[in-house]
Parts: sequence; C-alpha cells; structure tokens
Amino acid sequence: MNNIGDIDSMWLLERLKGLDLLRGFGEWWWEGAPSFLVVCGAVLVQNSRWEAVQASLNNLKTAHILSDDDEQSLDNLSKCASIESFITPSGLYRQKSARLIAIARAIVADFGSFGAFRSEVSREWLLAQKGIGKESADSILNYACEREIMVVDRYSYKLLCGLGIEIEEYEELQAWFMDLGDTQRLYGEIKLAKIYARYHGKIVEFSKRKMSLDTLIAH
DNA sequence: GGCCAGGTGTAAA
DNA sequence: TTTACACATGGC
Repeated sequence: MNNIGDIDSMWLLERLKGLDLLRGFGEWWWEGAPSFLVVCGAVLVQNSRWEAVQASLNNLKTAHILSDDDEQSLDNLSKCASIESFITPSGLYRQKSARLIAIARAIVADFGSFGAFRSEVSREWLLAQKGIGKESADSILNYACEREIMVVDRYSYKLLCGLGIEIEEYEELQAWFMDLGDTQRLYGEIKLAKIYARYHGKIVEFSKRKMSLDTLIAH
C-alpha cells in the first residue's frame, strides 16, 4: 500500500501541482450551481451515467416539478407521491424516487427552505438520509453548498490505481486529492471550493477517456 | 450478450 | 468488520 509519503506519490504530486486546472480541456460541472438540481442529480447519478441523468432531469422539468426556482422545486418534489415515471432513464428508479422525495420532505421539515439548507446543513445530516452516502453528501456540500470539500469517486480511485497507488478508504483518498487541490490556491481569486469542484470534474473527464497522466498534465 | 456507469443500503458470515 | 447482493436503465 502506497501513501502520500512514498517516493512515487511525491513525484506524482510534484508533477500534478503544475497542472493548470482552470484552463484547457474539461468543462465546469454544474454550471448554474448552487441549485436544488444538484441534490436531485447527486442521487440520480448513482450507478448511472450523466447523460441519462440529464434525460431524467429534463423529464422532471417538462412535468413542471423542477425549475430554475429552487424553493418552488423543493416544495413541488416534497409533495409528490412518486416520480418513478420521470426518472426511468437513469435507472434504479423505484428506490431513487422514494429516496429523493423523502430527502425533499426532510429538508422542508428540518430547514424550512432550500436557502436555509444550503447554509446550515452538515455532512452528518446528509449521511443520515437514506440514499445519501459519502460521495453524494460531498457532491451536495461542494456543488450545492459551496463548501471546501472535494468529491472523490470511482474515477479518482482508478486514476491512482493506474499509477500504482491504491487507496480504498474514502476519507483517505479524499485527503490525498484535497492536498493536491489545495496546491491550486495559487489561483488566488478563485475560491478553493470552486477549485475542488473543477478538479473533481477534470479527473472524471480525463479518466472516462482513459487518458494517460502525461496527457492530463499536458492539458 | 456482457459489462459498466460521477453508489447505497441491507443481510449474513 | 468484511463480503455479497439487490437495485434497473441504457450505451458500447
């Protein structure tokens, strides 16, 4: 088991520090975030593809359940009996429907509004909701609540595995990448929360395309 | 046809 | 604490 103190890891870290995360290849995820859509997307994307999630979200918008108005969307969803028929494209639709509605109702019950939820919610509260695990919780905290926490996922894990560094434990993997993201503070005016968001997105985009580390660094 | 996708919860050993 | 399995559609 390698760790951040190993020579190979340090070598990698030094090279990745030179990576310009804010330019070149890759897109900003969740343009328009922070939004209640992030909460919905975080659940819908579980074991699914983003393209499928967009189809589900579009169905919910067409049905006038979700819109650009976060408070209205939260209110609408909390009053739904089921959204199964709208979210079939992204799979696991029965449990995702029940869990998303339950989450919306819990937000209303415990915070009263999406705005209050955004500023007051804790990681512990999120993890206590059925259907929200570590990755979904961190996605919501970073993308919807703009907290300084970085999401790690299957791709983050596989990227490091491909380099001979195997870190299975979520928080340990997260700490590894957050150390790296923290070196990007050199971008000054960009908030660290934004840097983490960009970094996670970029890692996924590159990993999906099976690009090498050299390609990642070159872009 | 088989495997995988920006996971999570539950049950059993 | 670890492992196995269900959940379900859609792309390649």
